[in-house]
Amino acid sequence: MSSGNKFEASIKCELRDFSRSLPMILLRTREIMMEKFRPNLRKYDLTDQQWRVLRALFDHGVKDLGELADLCCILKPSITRIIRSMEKRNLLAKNVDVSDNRRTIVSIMPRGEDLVARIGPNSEKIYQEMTSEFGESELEDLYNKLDTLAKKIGNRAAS
Amino acid sequence: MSSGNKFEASIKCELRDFSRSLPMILLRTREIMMEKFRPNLRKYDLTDQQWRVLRALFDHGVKDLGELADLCCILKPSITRIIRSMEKRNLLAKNVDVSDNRRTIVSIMPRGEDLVARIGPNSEKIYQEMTSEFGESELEDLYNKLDTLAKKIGNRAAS
DNA sequence: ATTTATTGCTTAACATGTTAACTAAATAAT
DNA sequence: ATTATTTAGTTAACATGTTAAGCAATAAAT
Repeated sequence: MSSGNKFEASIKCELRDFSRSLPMILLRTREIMMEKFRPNLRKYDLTDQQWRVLRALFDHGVKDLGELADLCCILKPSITRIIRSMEKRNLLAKNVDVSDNRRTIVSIMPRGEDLVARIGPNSEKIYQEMTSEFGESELEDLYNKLDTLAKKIGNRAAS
Repeated sequence: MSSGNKFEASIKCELRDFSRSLPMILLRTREIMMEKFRPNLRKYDLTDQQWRVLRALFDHGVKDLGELADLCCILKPSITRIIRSMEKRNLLAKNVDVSDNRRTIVSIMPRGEDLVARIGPNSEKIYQEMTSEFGESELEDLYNKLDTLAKKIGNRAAS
């Protein structure tokens, strides 16, 4: 195992324990939360990402592919595939933007709205349980701090 | 677009705006942070996950596959593939546990330690920049709250 | 001891993440 | 107007996420 040489030791003590880093706890926390929501999604054959797309369309109405990708934190090549498969299931519809033929406009279809109506209330219930467990104001506070952090970091030039 | 029927409206107002949900902000924040670290990893042909594995081995010494998966938040089928490819690059080594032949024990190799030595200090620098931007105590606070949340939610029965 | 779980890991199949290269449409520059 | 650049989206190739099924070694039950 570690040979215990001086070099390695000096590196080691300079590095923060990776499992205590913020990116790691963000990942862990999200995973633990999503574990609670997933059964509800899988019952209707939806992946996490497909659910995000449905919710985004439901909340924000018609969107083009790029906006959808940004809103849902999904890269464009993935959005392409996801939208294609959801279109086949008649959950949503694709149309070219008449004022800019490069753009693809996506809108939710009745079958998609149906899924939101079936899944949404249950997801909301689970969210409420978490809220009452952790405290409404604590969750608000957490959300706001993360939002602030994301904005501060996001607005800086890449290092 | 939305047909504006009563049913849809009633569902809509019961659902929290998905982009303000905690799972979403956790994802966004993590992505924004990782954007800063990735160039440093890609320079040495490491994915996020491969870096996590290296760091885990470097911090915690020898581990079996299951522990590694848990530590790194990676599912076992993925760990299998990741370890296999990293073994081919001589970043780590696999051995069967003599006291339990089901277990596979993984240890970091000199080439792997080398990568940690090259990448680690730069990553730490980036992390420090974020810390000084956002505040050390704020980050601590954030970490602790997320940790508490994860533990509270994680210890409850699945809903 | 033999059978019966259980555990640790792998494989397979498909969805998504990630990067680079590519196409077509729209803009900008000349 | 023509060319050059930029933008929106796609494709390809490979890595990882995710679920279910499978296998071999161990532990538990009888």
